[in-house]
Amino acid sequence: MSKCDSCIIKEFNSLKSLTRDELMRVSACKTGKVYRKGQVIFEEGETLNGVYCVRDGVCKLTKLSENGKDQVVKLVVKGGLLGKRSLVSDQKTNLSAVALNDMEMCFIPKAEIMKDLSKNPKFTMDVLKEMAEDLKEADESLVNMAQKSVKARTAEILLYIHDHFGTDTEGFLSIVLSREDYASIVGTATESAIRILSQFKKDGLISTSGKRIKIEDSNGLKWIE
Amino acid sequence: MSKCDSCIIKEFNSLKSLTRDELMRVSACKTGKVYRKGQVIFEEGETLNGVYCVRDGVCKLTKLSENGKDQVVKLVVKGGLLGKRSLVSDQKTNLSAVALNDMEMCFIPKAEIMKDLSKNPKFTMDVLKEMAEDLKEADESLVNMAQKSVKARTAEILLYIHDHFGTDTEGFLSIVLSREDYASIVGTATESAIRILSQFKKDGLISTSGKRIKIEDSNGLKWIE
DNA sequence: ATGATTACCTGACAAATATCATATTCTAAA
DNA sequence: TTTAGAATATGATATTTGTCAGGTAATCAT
Repeated sequence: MSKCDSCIIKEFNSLKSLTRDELMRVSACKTGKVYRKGQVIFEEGETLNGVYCVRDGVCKLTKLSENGKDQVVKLVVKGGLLGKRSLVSDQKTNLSAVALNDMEMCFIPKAEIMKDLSKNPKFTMDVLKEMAEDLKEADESLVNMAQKSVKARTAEILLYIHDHFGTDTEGFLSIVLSREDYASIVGTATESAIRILSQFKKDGLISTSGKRIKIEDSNGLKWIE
Repeated sequence: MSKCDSCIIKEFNSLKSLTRDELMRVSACKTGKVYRKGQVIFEEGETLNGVYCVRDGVCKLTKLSENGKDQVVKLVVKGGLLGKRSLVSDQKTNLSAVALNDMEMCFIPKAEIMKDLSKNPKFTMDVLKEMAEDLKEADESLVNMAQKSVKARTAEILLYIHDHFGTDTEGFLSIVLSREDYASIVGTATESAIRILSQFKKDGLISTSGKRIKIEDSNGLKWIE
């Protein structure tokens, strides 16, 4: 397995603020893990004893609602760190993580990271900043969820995925989700998500090929209300 | 104005992790501010150059939705710190703060707090923990917003206010909100909020006296879906 | 290749919620 | 105290969204 200090992934998260020495220590005790599409990485309520650094693939963070449905709270791709909140607050995790395609991750034990958190202020500050960003995003999601129609939320997640995670060489969204996942992100019934995506297709806003979606008229999507 | 190190309020927030010396410094540069009911403390997009510590009163943190309606993201009472996220991330604030009744606050300039953040790891860790808690709460709100009915959300906010902020001597919720505020919290039209609260009253779940609300059957409210 | 399973799609209807209109009650300022 | 303006209340109706029911198409393990 590659060493952390030479790992390009770390540039995308707060691990970049660790010193070379600290990275060597982290590297020495990390373990690599591979998850298959659909596999559960951890489940709501579990005690995590470390953080996961995503090297490749995509996963969804979900939370079970009282009505028994999963709600997707966040999508995490290469460079993301899973388990930060749980680590910091020293609580069981409030979210589940499920791989959306085959994933490659590094697992860093809690003790090692906590050592750095207590000794490297720059690193702590960086984690703080990442958390602040998550919080801001969560506020935005909350407002969208509360104030926008399902159709508008669906249009928005398509644009979000496009802008944040990009497209493949053919122009299709590089993150491929099931209709059920879309429903679970925008917080609606699967049938509704299907209907809305079909409508978007009819209206020429998107096109599809299998499960893949291509945005044809991003401006049109922006004006959905 | 009282000194921070003898201020009981600090026990409720991360300032408690500051040393006596640090508190003296903070105390020396803080300024007291008073806000009237309805007054804007700060507005979305402003650059905050410090944090606000709530000594008395209640305020709402809101965010303007694209449809022009305000969404209440959080209620903050005595002991709360406003402006943390903005301070940490060094960005303009993403939320507005409006006093719900007359308020007394202390304003602590950014420079002073940042000094402590960079030098007192226990304090930084505490801020980190508070932020982690906010994030967890935001995730929960998101799921509720996405998956529960307006009626259930309304029941929930009543119980939340009861459990978190308590009641006055007569048993009425100690935080008094307009129907419009309730609507803005649960993310619905004002008329819908009014209707639902009226229904709750008819069903004997709550009773009212002017704008004040008393929970009569908290168990009944819990089972609303 | 084939059957079984899962994902996707669509229609019909029911339920929840928004919107508009209008009336009533409360409240704060003159 | 009076009174204009705001907040609360309620009805009628339109719109959005969910649910159930029945399909077809894609995918997977044998």
